[in-house]
This record gives sequence, structure tokens and C-alpha cells, in this order.
Amino acid sequence: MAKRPTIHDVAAAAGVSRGTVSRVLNDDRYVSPAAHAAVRRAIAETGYIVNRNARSLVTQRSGSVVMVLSEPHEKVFEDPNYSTTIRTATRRLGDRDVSLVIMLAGDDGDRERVVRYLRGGHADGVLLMSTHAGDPLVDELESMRIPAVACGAVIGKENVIPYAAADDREGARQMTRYLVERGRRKIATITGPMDTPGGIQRLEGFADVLGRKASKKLIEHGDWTQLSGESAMARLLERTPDLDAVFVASDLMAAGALSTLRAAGRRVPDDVAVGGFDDSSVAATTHPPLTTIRQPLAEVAEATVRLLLALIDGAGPVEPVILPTRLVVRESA
Amino acid sequence: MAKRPTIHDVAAAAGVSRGTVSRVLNDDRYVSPAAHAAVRRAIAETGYIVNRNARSLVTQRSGSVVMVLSEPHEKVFEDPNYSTTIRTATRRLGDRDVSLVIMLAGDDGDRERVVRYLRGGHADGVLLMSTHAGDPLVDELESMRIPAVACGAVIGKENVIPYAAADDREGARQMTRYLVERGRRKIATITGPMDTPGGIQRLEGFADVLGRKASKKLIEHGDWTQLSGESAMARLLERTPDLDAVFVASDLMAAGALSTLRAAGRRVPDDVAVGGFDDSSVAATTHPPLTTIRQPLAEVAEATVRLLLALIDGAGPVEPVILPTRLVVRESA
DNA sequence: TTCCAGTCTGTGAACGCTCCCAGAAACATT
DNA sequence: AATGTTTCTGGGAGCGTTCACAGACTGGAA
Repeated sequence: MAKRPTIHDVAAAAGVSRGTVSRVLNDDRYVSPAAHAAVRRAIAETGYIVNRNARSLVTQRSGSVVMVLSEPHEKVFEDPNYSTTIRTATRRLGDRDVSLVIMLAGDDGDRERVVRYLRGGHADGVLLMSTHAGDPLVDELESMRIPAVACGAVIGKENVIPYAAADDREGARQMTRYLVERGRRKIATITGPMDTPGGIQRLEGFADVLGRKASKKLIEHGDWTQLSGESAMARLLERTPDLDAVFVASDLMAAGALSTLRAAGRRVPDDVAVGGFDDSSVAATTHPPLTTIRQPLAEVAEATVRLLLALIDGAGPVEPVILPTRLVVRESA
Repeated sequence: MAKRPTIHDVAAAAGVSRGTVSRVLNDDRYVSPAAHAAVRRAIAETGYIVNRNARSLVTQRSGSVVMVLSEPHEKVFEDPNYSTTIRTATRRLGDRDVSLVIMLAGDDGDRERVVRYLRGGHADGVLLMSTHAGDPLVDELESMRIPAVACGAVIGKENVIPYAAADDREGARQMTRYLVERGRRKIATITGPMDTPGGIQRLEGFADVLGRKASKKLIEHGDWTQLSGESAMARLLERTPDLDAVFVASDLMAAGALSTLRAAGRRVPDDVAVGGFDDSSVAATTHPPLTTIRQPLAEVAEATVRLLLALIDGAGPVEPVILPTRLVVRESA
């Protein structure tokens, strides 16, 4: 295999010096039109491609960004969120010729690897996905002073790590209001884990609307899985048999709730109205199809990347971005 | 911010030369126990981390692998396959301190970027995801002689790009046989796109079992989406109203078929048995829950990565890996 | 003793790029 | 004509590694 052409070869082919080629490459000032054209032609002729390693070695910038996936439990997040964000991030970063490196931060070993990678200066920024409250990684990032943003708030670090997210709280209000408007009187809720922003915010939105009617008795917690939705619904039904609606903080859990209700002989939405959250792909396939809250996943991803790029470019402190949700009415409520 | 320690600093701290430190780092032969210990200690003390750029510059190896996502249509693949493979790959590669870079190859611009990246020598190998028949990228890869494997066969290039995949054909046979054994006489099928391995192989498996009874009349094509499943089912029903079973090549399309059947007043499985494929998360949430074929997604991903690493390590030509599927009986058949 | 093989270490030379500085060339101003 | 200012160019130095080589030091065999 022939050796790849270097900047020297291009310089020789164009009849100029390395310096000039480098200036063209980084479109610096002070290159004559003639030299510029000659270099461009030489680049095309030789098929030259810059060697990022050599460049990074001197510039101390890597031209890449790490996306850290925190996923303590293996299966819990079958989240389409990931795919969407990965896709969006890849595209947007690619537009600027920045590449996306994916790393896991499941256990301490993983985390150590991430830290080593970052301390090694191999990334210009970090994109945090579903990072949990108290994750030690966040403190490390702080001490490294490396640009970092999160997709969804990092609990307890809202003012440290900028983020973009859907308006979970308002979304929950929308659904709860809708249930109230449809004449439901005894509205329960199944929340997500209380150490996730979605878990907390969606419960708060629910409580915002219901006020003191949101009694402890009408609240159950799940862990986003379908199974947890099933059992939470069962507990709710046992405790408050006469409930006539339930707001479930995720579609997957709502699917679980639906099957518990069916098993208990409750008709949906006649006896019990069910509201979901996410507008994920399961929402349309359940029976009956779920009335739910749509999150603008792609826009959230887009905004997250934009924040990160701004940070890398040295923009001062940036503000979190909160994007609106939308009620999608189907048949379950 | 203090400058990061280099190999020189470690050498100084350990009282040895750069060469010796480098030897320890790459655990070369011929390092005295004393020197080894001193270097290890110095590394710990200084918090030294190798600079991969400098290393790659001289070794011509990058320590990273690119995963190329081909996705002509934006939404079609909400595939959990992606998440699983990304996760598995990250983990397995991470074990060897190789990092995973994600790139899109949706349009020509994307593709060009990928090629430039690879030609730039920034990756030691390529992992192809859902690459379609005739993708020009494949030829480029060939000409670059860069190690490449695919997750799922690349049609027409089965002998060029090694791959790991589920046994689609046998899986389709399992399902078809099952339907026959349950006494179904008029069995139709909804296939995936005929330019994907899943589309082709699953139809072949179906035909293997049914022989000449698999008439053109009983075959319809979808594009993996739920909507396409709905309309394909409608066409089937119109053409052959007395069918008593349908094997649908994906769960998502099966969910679509289910709603068409319900709308047409057919009971499932009493009037029409429905078999899906994938055992994806929707399978359990449909009504009735889908009898389907489980693919060992994680194992496929694992095998794909293994193949790639073998190739990178310079193992000779490697054989494709085909992993067994399993029938999962629920209520739809 | 001499010699050799094996073990261990230090150093110069790359790797391919950007940065910086010195200086040439072109043009404008006194 | 002399001077200053701007535009443009070339080349040395250095980024942090690995690699090859030369040399030093061991311990044993001749």
C-alpha cells in the first residue's frame, strides 16, 4: 500500500512551502489567490487528507466529543431516546467535522476509563446521557473543567451542567388537566423512579394541577419498566378501587397498567382513563391506543448538541433549554 | 491549568529514560524489575496518561473503530438492534481500550465524510450496521483494505464482508412449521423489504416449509413499519379472505396486521393466527400478545465485535457466524 | 583470561502537523 | 527617494510518542 500523502507532498506538488499549505488548510489570512488555487489543486491531485493525530498533537484539540451513557441497569433503558440522540448528535457534530465517541459509564471500571480518556485530552467536550443523581463522574468533569452538557437535567447539578430537556412538568400538567376536564374525579398516578428528572417533574406537574387532592394514597412509584407498571397499578387498585383515571409517567409502564386493568375487568377508558407519557412506539400499539404526551426528542437532542458546541467554542455560561410537550389524544383517555 | 505530565516527566520522576518508560507502557521485554517498579510508581505519582495522538502518529494505529449506521430513511429503524449493538460493542471494545466512533452514512455527503475519516487512518476497523445492497461504501472499504464486518449480512457481499446474524431463514421455518402444526391450512406472509437480508431470508424460510403452497397470492411486502403491516394485511385479506394464518416478518408490522384484522372483525388467533418476528418490546404489549421468533440480539452483536477484533489482529479470513433463533409462544398463534 | 549470548538502558531520529518568526514583496505615505 | 505598512512566504522548532540502534553490564563457557 502506497504511503499516504503528507503536507510535504502537497507543498511540493503545489510548488509552495508547508507553511502555506497549512494556512490554506486552516484558512488563515494572508494567502495569495494564486497560492491558494495551487494548493487546492495539489490537494485534489494527491488525494491528501490531514492527519488528525499530528494536528491534535500540536493544537491540543481533538476534534471529537464523547457521549457518555450511564446505565446502571442493563435493560431498563431500551429508550428510543438513545437512538434519536445518537443520530442527531452524529449528524450535527459531523457538520462541523467533529466525531462522536461513545462510552459507557455503567460501573466504576467504565467510569475510570472515561475519566482517563478525558484526562488524556482525547475529547473537546462531553455529552451526558441519563446521568443519575450523585454520579461521581459529574464531579470529575467539574474538576477537569471540560465542556459538558446533559440530555435531561442532572439532578442536583442543574446549575453546573447545562442541559436540554422536554418540559416534563408542564407535560404532566397538560395530561392531568385533560383528565380533569374529561370529568375524572379520582385521579391516581404512577411515577418513574424518584431519582430521575422525569420521575420527579412529572409527579410535580401532576400535583400542581390536583393540589391537595393528590394524596399519598393515589401515588405509586415504578421504575419505567412495563412490569413495574403492572404491579404499581395493582397496588393502586387494591388501595383505591374506585379510582377513575391514572396518569402513568411513561408509555411502557402505561402498557403494564393497561394489562392489569384488563385483568381486573376494568374497561379503558369507560371505567378508568389512562394517560401515558413519551409518545413512544408502544403508545400506538397498545389496546386501546394510549393517550399520551409527546416529547420532542429530536429537538431536545438538537438543542443539547447546540449547547455543547457553544460551550466548546468558549461561549460564556449557557442557559438550560426546556422544550414544550404536546398532548396526543388517542383512545385510552 | 497545569500542563499534563509527559513521558519525560515520568522518566525523570522514575530516574530512568524515556525508552524505559515506553517499554513499561507497552510491556516490552527486557525491563528490570527495579526499573519496572520505579516507572509504575512514577506513573501513579505524576498521574501520567499516554497521549494517544502522539502514539498513533508513530504507530499508525488509531485505537478506535468506526460503527457506520446506514439509514436511508430517517424513521424506519427505531430498531432496538442499534442500542443493543452500540452497547455491546462499546463494552467489548472498551475491554481492549479501543474506542467506538459512530458515523452516519445516510447520504452521499455522510458517506464521503466516512471515507475521508477512514482514509485518514483514523480507525483500525469498521463495523457496518444495516448496510443495504449495492452500497458504494462497501466497495470503497474493499479498496482501502480496512478490516470490516457487518451486523447482519450485506446482500451480494456475503463473501467479502464477514458478518454475524441471527438465523433468519431457520427462524422463519420455525414459525411456519409451528403454524402448520397448529392445523393452519391457508398461511400467508408479510415480508420485509426484499433488499434486506431479513426480508429475503424470512421469506425463503417460509417457502422452505410450505413448498408450492406458498403461492404468490399469499405473499405481500412491507417496509418494516407498522403502517405497512396494516396495509399489507388489508391487501392479503381482500385477495384471500379465507386465510387462517399469517407469518409477519417483524413484530412492528405484525402489530399493524393485528389492528387491520381487528378492524375487519377477524378474531386472533381463533379466525386468523398471527406470527411475528424479532421478539421486540412491542410483542408483549400488543393485544393479544404476539407469538414470535426471538433473535439473540446481544449475542449477534457480541459475535460481530469478535469477528472485527480478530480481523484487526490479523487473523486470516474469518467465517460468518449464524446464531440460532427461538420460538416464543404467546397468544396470537 | 577471553569471548559470547543474553539482558537491560539511553539516545537520536522519525511520525505529520501547526506555530512563530524573520524576511521578501507590494503598495502607500511622507 | 526614503520610510512605513500590509500582505505573503519559507523554514525552524516543537508537540509526545515509538522504534532502532548502540552500548553497558551480567554470567557462564571455552
